[in-house]
Amino acid sequence: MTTTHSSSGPPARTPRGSARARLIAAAHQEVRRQGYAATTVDQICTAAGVTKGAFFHHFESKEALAVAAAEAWTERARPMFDMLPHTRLEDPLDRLLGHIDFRFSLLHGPVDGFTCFIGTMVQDAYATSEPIRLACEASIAAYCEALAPDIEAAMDAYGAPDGMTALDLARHIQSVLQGGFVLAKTTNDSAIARESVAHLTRYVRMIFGRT
Amino acid sequence: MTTTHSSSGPPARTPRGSARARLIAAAHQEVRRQGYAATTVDQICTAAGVTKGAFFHHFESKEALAVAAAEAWTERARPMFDMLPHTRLEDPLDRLLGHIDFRFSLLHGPVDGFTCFIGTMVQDAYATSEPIRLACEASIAAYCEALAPDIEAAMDAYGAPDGMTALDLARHIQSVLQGGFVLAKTTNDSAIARESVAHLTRYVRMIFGRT
DNA sequence: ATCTACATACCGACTGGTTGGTATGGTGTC
DNA sequence: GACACCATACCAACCAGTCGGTATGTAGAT
Repeated sequence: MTTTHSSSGPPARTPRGSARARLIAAAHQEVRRQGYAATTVDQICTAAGVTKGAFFHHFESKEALAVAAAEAWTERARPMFDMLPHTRLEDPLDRLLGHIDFRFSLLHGPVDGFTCFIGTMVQDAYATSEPIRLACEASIAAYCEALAPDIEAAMDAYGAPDGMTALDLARHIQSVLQGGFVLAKTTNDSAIARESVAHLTRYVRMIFGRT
Repeated sequence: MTTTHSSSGPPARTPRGSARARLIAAAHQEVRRQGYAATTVDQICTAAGVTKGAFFHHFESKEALAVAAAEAWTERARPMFDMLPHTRLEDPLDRLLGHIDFRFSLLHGPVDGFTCFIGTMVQDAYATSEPIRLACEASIAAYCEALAPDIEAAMDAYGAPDGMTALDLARHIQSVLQGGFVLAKTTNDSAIARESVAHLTRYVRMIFGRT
């Protein structure tokens, strides 16, 4: 309710000009819960509190919204790499472990609350929509590239197994997270994802010789 | 047209009594490519070479087929644990590493060829169908429980970090595989999944002190 | 062996509801 | 009053599921 209403004002009019952002946020929410194909345009509109007219004014198609939402998701993740306290630590390995700890700390509460929009969407869209797949690929790549510098620095400082690269390990971290999301969906519980990330933490510590 | 045809007989009639199995196999194929929601009953029927009449003769609903297909998938995986050469090895750690190597060896060729029916389906059905979610949970649990005895034996023989359990590690292995499938879908390439499993192999070796 | 009675397996046109997308009209802002 | 922004009404395509019917097998009585 943004406007004054004495009794239960019906439609709770949304501020003009915010429809695009609201639609993207609604897409994140709905797609994370149901996947891309199962989410209808009407559902997204209802969740966003706008009508179809607004939807197709801002986006050419459902697919176009998906691509825009993927880009927005990447932007949403950016603060993880420069705004959080652990990013100020001196030691690159501390920064890396701090990042994983942070991801671990997110794995609580209902499953819809921590799963990945990109990972969910790519599962049922990669074969049917190349634009969506490419947007998802770009988003994952951006995450891994943001993680790589600290890994690289840790490798320089502490050494690393032969044949391992920074991007390699970054992708493995992402892989464990995505796998944890999938398993959490099977049990409808976050514990199984935390377990897996705990193994990941142990692995990273062992690689760099930190007990 | 069930009768004899001289030139290119069109529909290639399927043997009577095989419809149920064909439908399940078709569901595995189609759902792995597109997810559950995006796959239509007609698509499954076409892929199976039967009609809708046959579909609803054997299954009460699309959801019922999904549950049956999940159970069939579990059965399909069973030979992995008792028919393969590495399962005859003496050392439990060798059996475990052999299993992971085997999973690694499957990660080649087109993405649809190696991804997991269960992991794909649970992503867009866990919130909308409790029966499907439960069937997926059971399938994953069965896999982990089949893997656990060798891990347990390896822990007894070689020791293991405090607080780690066999089921724990089994679930982590499954998690890395599922995560690899997701990442492979973003790049539409199997390499990224192999990378991640290579990290997993290194982790398991490090845990049990085998260099 | 043949006939009757019934069960199982399958076919494909049809239906009521849903979907992504469109056409058109209204409303606030510069 | 022009233009971006959004609402409402609508449509053709598509969807899961239904239904009347056919084809094939089979068990028992004669």
